[in-house]
Amino acid sequence: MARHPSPSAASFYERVYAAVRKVPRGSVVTYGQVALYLGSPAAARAVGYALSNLPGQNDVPWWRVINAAGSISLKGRGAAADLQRQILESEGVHFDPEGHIDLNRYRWWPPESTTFD
DNA sequence: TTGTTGACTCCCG
DNA sequence: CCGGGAGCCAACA
Repeated sequence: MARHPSPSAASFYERVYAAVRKVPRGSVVTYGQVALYLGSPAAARAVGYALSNLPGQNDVPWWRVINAAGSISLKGRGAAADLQRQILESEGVHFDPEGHIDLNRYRWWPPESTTFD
C-alpha cells in the first residue's frame, strides 16, 4: 500500500482531466480552482503542466481553464490561445477588448455534491 | 534522490 | 494597473 495518502489510483494528471470534464459548456474555472478541488490548493502550476501534457485525442474541454486574472494563459502558444478564445466565445463566454473574462459572471462552482474522485 | 521546468498565484512597490 | 520576485506542486531526466 502506498504510504502516501493518494486519494485515487489515477495520476494527478488524470484527476485534472476528470475535474475539467465536469466544467459545463459556457463556464470557466481557474487553474487554482482545479488544484483546490484535487486537494492541493497550491498546485495550480501542476494543473497547467497536466494540461500541457494533454494527449492529442481527448475529451477534455481544456479551453474552459483560464488563469486567476480571468485571461488566457497559453504561454508561448499564441495560436492556441487564439483558438481557446474562439471556442469560448462560441460557447457564449464574453471577452473584453483587452481579452479578459469576467470571472464573477462565468466562473463555475461545482455543486456541493460534486466529487472529484 | 536531486535538480530543472512550467497552460500558476500571491504579495509588493 | 503593471511588472518583478518568491512560493508551491507534480512529472521527468
